[in-house]
Amino acid sequence: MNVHSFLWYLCLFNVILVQMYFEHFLNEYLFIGKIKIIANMAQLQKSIDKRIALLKATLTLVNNGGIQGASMAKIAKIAAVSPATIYLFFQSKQDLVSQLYLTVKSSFAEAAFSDYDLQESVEIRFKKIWFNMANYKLTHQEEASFLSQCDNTPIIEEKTRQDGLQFLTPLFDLWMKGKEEGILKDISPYLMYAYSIYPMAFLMNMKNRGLCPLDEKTLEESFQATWDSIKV
Amino acid sequence: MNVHSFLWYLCLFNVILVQMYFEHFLNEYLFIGKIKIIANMAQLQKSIDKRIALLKATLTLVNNGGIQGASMAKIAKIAAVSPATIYLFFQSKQDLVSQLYLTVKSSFAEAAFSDYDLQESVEIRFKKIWFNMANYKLTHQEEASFLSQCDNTPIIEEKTRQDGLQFLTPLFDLWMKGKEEGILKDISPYLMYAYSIYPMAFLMNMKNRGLCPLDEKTLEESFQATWDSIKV
DNA sequence: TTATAATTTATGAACGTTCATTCTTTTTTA
DNA sequence: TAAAAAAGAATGAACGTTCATAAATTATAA
Repeated sequence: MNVHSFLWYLCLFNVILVQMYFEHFLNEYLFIGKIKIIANMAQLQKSIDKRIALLKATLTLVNNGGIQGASMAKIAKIAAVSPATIYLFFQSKQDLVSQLYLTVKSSFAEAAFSDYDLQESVEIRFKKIWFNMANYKLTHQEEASFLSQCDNTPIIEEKTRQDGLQFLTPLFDLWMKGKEEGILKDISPYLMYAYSIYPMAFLMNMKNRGLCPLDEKTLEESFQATWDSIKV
Repeated sequence: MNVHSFLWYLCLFNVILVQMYFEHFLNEYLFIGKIKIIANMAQLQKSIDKRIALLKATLTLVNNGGIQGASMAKIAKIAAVSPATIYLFFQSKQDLVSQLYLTVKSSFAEAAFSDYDLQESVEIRFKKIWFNMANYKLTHQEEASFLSQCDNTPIIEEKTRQDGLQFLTPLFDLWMKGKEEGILKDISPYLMYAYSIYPMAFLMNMKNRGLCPLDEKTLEESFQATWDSIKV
């Protein structure tokens, strides 16, 4: 279960909580049950907070010294818990990193497909997705760098990687539609990805090393190169 | 001093060696000196062999379990020397990896610019380089994977990375010429690299995972995408 | 040429850390 | 008071690196 699902459940619980708070003036008996619920809620919230803090700590540390640089001890310290506590939330370090991977990938995909209008043309829609992705990577540098590190580490299992790819389904669908319409080249999705999405990672890398600025002009040039490489 | 320089010196020494071998019938006194030289030569050769064995062992191990998976103990075992012996050739693990990086990058560049005809047009020359690189990565899978791992690890210092880039100078020169002639887009070399060279790494990655075959047709499509993205 | 001393080269064991993970105890909650 | 949650200390393994010593080579002496 990912962070977003958790937050959703939390919202629902909060609504119930408020309802029960007002009920409390009416029914003394129920009050006792409510107190328990409120306490449970606080517990649940604390659990959620801890889990998120652990994920966030891992993200930060991976960014600063790679995945092997993010030791369980350091993660625990930053999240202000004991190392042993991590194992109440995650089975192992691999599990922790995998869950973080899926969480971040999901939030990346969510950003990529926001304001996504199915009525628009393939080109417009693709451009929207592309710039959404670019903006996400620019504004969420830690997440972006983490994701590109995950592409090259054996700690992420093939299965997990496949699960992560699922989030990008709308993009693959769009590519198929583009091909059918004769707008996009009839080449494999791997080639499409290699030339339209993957280069971003390189440019972000260079930008983070201070070697290549990524201003608006460069971004436009980059999109142009992307489009030229995949359009018919 | 890299492996190639070493081999060059070795060749020169061998020539001297043969010359002296024939001299030995003529001059008894010199013979003693020659024996020494021959012994020294054998020593030198053994040193060179060990160094190469260590580099090769590192390459193999990095390929199998990442850079952190290539422990000094394992490297020593595969190269059939003591862990302590590694430190007679390399200052540290970082030094070992850096030297391997430069060695491999150099051999990659050598392959990239072989059969490189300065008389040809920019497009022909670029195509030559591109396919040279692709073939190198296909036939030297371990080296290619190692190089792409080096792009993302903090163990390689910025200085070393810059040194590695020097090997690709002819390509950057070609891009400049292409721009002057109005054949290539007037965009930064980083963009050029991101769209013409970097995608190869992704495709090799997918190929090695058995996800995307890289037959001749796919290669041609890939080059077409490359060229479309950078040509005016 | 041979015996021995000096020097270089290579080694295996050991060092001090750090790692992911677990175990026992303490604290918090119900 | 019982149960659950969290903590800190401890574990064994693995890491990069070093060190005292052993082996191999070279220099020197007779």
